[in-house]
Amino acid sequence: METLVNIQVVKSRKEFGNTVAADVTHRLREEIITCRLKPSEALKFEPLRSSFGVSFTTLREALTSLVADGLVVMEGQRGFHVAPATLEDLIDVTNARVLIEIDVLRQSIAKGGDEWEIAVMSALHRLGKIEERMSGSPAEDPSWRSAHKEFHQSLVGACGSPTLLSIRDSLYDRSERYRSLSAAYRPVSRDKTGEHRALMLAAVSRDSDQAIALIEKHIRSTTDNVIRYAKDVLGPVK
Amino acid sequence: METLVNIQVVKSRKEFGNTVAADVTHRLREEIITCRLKPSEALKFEPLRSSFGVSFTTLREALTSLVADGLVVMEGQRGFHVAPATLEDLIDVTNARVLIEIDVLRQSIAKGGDEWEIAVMSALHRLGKIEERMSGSPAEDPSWRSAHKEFHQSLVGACGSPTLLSIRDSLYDRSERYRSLSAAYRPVSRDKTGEHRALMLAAVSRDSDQAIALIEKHIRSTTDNVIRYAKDVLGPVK
DNA sequence: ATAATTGGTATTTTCGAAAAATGGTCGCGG
DNA sequence: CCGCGACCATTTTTCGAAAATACCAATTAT
Repeated sequence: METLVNIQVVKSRKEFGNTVAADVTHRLREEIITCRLKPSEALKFEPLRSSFGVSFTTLREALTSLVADGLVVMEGQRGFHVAPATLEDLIDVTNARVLIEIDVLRQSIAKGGDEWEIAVMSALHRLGKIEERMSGSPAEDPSWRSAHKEFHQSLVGACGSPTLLSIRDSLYDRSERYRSLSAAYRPVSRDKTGEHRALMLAAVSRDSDQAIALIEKHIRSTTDNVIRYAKDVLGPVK
Repeated sequence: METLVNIQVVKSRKEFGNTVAADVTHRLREEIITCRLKPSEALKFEPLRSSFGVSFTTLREALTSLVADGLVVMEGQRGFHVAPATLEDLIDVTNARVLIEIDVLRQSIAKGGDEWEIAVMSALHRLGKIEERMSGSPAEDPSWRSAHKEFHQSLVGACGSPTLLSIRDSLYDRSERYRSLSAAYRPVSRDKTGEHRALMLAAVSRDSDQAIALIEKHIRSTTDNVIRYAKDVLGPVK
């Protein structure tokens, strides 16, 4: 009595109940994090508008959110730019990340239950699977990046602080952009797999001190690596 | 030869080079922090639009920034609401604030130079002046609030981390809203003046440990006070 | 009586054009 | 030759109308 060819497919990207502004925000964020939109690049309206297929206003709303995220800067009435990538900013973000991450990790280990342990182990497992069937450099592969992000998220997911978690997310994205920046110049990644396994083990065995030491080392060594290989593309504060 | 009645006054609120969206953002933030826009209240477009004298789009841009600040929440296509004020959120924000504030204060004390010491002392002095010529409850007076904010900002101003400072600012505002919430019910404030003086002294004498202990106590006791007097107006997470 | 459907109204969301502002260029005067 | 100022083109910012969506109430079917 009705159309069988069903509905389900119509809204391809605009998930139910979400605005297109929010969607554009996500897509723009991805472009910036992966450095397809380069640091300090001017974000002109007309090109972006037509490339995303939205209006000025909607685009502007998306850009405004990203300003708050620290991925975009707005200057007076002279438009928007991708946030500059500078050595000082990378160091600043890294230090902030270490501070927050240590706190949420400690709390997550203290408060996490069985489901949390399982989530951490599953996330690591998924990450491992992806790494197995992958040859090239991982930082550029979207599914690796997604699994990597989710592993780290799972570690701190039980901390119980929505505020700190949202700050953590934002800082993670800002770091990720620097990783992308160095990806082109960097040789295939060193042994992160072992570090992830060690982190998981420390976490599920509730060894806070060990986990904290590992996460700090993990974060800082990543930054050191980025600095080593991307030093010359890190511009001055522009 | 020209009009003498001068120019200077024309753009009363839109400071040179700023957009009206940014201006509306600030004004809305103020309305929310002072609870003239109440927690969980629906932010309807038409009333706000006409009251601020701007268009839908501009208003929307302002609301979007405030979402990132945690003062406004957006739900699907059902518009914007002032962020609910809940006990859990207040506790969460307080803990996050303590974590960040301790770190930036420690660094500020370590790195601050002569100008920093002077800035801290001046800020305290200005705050004192305002408190002198003031009888009633301070939390409602805009100039006290501004001077108080600037004193605390001056303390951490030399920390050298723009990232942490901007997070700190946002958390400060979120706390401030809870203070406003309790202001109506709370008796005239207890002795903050002494606490501020002690903080200043610990800071300029470079006694990190003491300063940190004081700031944590300062923040937590403020929160305890808010909870005591505003417990019944703190809604469930809606 | 309750649940589901339909239609109408209120609100939000998106659009593209009008207005404001910026940056650069060309001509004029020192 | 160089600096200054006014015009023009480009780009951003703002607006109000149009489209999409949710909300509410009444009506019908189970």
